[in-house]
Amino acid sequence: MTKKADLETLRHSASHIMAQAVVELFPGVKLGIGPSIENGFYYDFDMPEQITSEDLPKIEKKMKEIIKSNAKFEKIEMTKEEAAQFLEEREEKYKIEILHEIPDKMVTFYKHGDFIDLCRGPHVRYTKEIKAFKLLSIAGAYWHGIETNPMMQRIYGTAWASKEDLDNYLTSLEEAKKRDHRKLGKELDLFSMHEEAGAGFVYYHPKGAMVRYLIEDFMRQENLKRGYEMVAIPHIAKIDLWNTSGHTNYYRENMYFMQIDEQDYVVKPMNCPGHILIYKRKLMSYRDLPVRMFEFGTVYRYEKSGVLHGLLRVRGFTQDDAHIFCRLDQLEEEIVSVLEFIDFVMKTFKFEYEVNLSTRPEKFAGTEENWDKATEILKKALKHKKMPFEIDPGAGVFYGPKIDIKLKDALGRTWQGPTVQVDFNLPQRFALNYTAADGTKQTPVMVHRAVLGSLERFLGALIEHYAGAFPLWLAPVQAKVLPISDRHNNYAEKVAAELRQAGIRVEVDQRKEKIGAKIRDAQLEKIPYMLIVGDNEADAGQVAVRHRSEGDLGAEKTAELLAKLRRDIDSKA
RNA sequence: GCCGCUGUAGCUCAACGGUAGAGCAACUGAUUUGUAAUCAGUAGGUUGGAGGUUCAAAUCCUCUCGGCGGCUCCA
Repeated sequence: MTKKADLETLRHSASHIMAQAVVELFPGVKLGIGPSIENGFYYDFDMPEQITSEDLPKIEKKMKEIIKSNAKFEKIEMTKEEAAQFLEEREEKYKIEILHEIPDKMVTFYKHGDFIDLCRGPHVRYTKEIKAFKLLSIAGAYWHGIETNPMMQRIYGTAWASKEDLDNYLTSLEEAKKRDHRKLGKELDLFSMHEEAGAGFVYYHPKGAMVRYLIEDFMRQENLKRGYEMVAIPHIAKIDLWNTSGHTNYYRENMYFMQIDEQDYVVKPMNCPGHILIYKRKLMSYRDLPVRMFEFGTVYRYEKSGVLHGLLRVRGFTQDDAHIFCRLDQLEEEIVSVLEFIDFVMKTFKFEYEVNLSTRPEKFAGTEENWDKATEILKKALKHKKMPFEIDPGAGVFYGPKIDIKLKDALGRTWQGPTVQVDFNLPQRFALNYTAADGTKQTPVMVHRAVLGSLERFLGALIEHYAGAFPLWLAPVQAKVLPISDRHNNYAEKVAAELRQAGIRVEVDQRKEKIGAKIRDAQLEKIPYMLIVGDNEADAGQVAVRHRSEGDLGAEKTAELLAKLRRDIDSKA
């Protein structure tokens, strides 16, 4: 028996029971859809009155009554005509719409107690089998997810096979809440957003900026090691550039426009056209390829106000962006080495990941033939790297297919991360070329790739992944020296200076507080090492080492500690 | 953008038509302290902004700017 399918059945049945409860409590409700989803279920209702979270306990109570009544789930078959008539009588207009979309002649309804709903099933046999559920939230949702359709009221719930599973899930929700990067970002003084400066724009505080700098520095080194060259480009360019690239056609709704000297300019939403101009500065030979350009490129994209979310969805962000210009015969190898790079970086940050291959969308540039060719090469590269992947049909960008990688964090949640995109289109639009061995002009292929994606989003994911307790190499403050009393301040400064000299990021807590308070505050700041110094340490030239998670580690010479820190930092443990 | 909720001191929250309050943080003083909060005092707010209703608005209404949960979209 497959446990997953059982849970889906259970959750779907729970959604039916919720629908019954809602119908009974709120007359005049029209039913939308009520599927099971990851970890739970929802049901969409079109109803005359607005429900609030205060109604949830009432609905839950009604559901419990229904469950207790232990009604049997019965399957009822009807022809489409019978079903249509049945639904017409009940004026279930959304259900009628669904009915019309079903190709089969016969359709099924499921009935329990007085409640009957058009449904494919399957369901549990009796309502009593729903042993552990909880309603979680209410939200608006367009019918069929289309903006011009009516807004339904959606109720989300969760259901599990046992009370224990439910409690575990609720606990993990709590844990996720504690790790929320917006909360930790404030508590750890990493970044902020400002109403007066605009939504979706991030201000990095010294500590947040330090983490970002450390990530950038690491990535800079790794890119250089792999044959990328650094470039830098302006943030605005005349609209002509974006007409040539096609962005004014395909990406218009995400772009910011401005005027300078009566000329139209665009704030860059992508870095590729800039890198292309650099490619075009001189004649390229086949011997020059591949050309790999890398930069931390800041881009600005208009996003609907309702979708902005902490660091994960913003209007201005910086990508660790690179463009590889190569010959077609070099493409697969380049993709393979990018995949290798990605794997290395993800391991460094201790992320697991999943791979998706996104194919041609409806709105696309270039020829179908080129799209197919590119998609094949991506597939081959993935197979070569033995990376399991799933195909996401129609999810490619307008200029080419892409490999998207989803990170899995410490709680098993997924985050959009690295992306690799093949592009036959831009090289043509910009008439890029190189001189082949036979002297003819050939068009290069372009690969867009970002390993971290956006630094903002990646930092958000990292904060939640580590719950704010950055590993030593990324910690904005790696050690804090805590003098027992203020007569130890001098020695504390001496220790700090010695560590700082060796490149350790260290602070001294000279406040007139008891050692317990200093430790508590350092713990809350999630600083990896607390170095306590009093008479004993000052006399012996030592520090009493306390680690944020391992506790008291005893006293040792500053030089010994330093060597240990160095080792951990270098290995990025 | 749309639906719902929400915005009070640096932070976390209270006051729910009748003169805006607490804890923490900050500042001052005392304490000189050994592994997660020493004590006392001081200062701090045109209640996000603009209009309106009312004798009276943090509280009710309208608009606006943010935030939160979704829809949709994406790095």
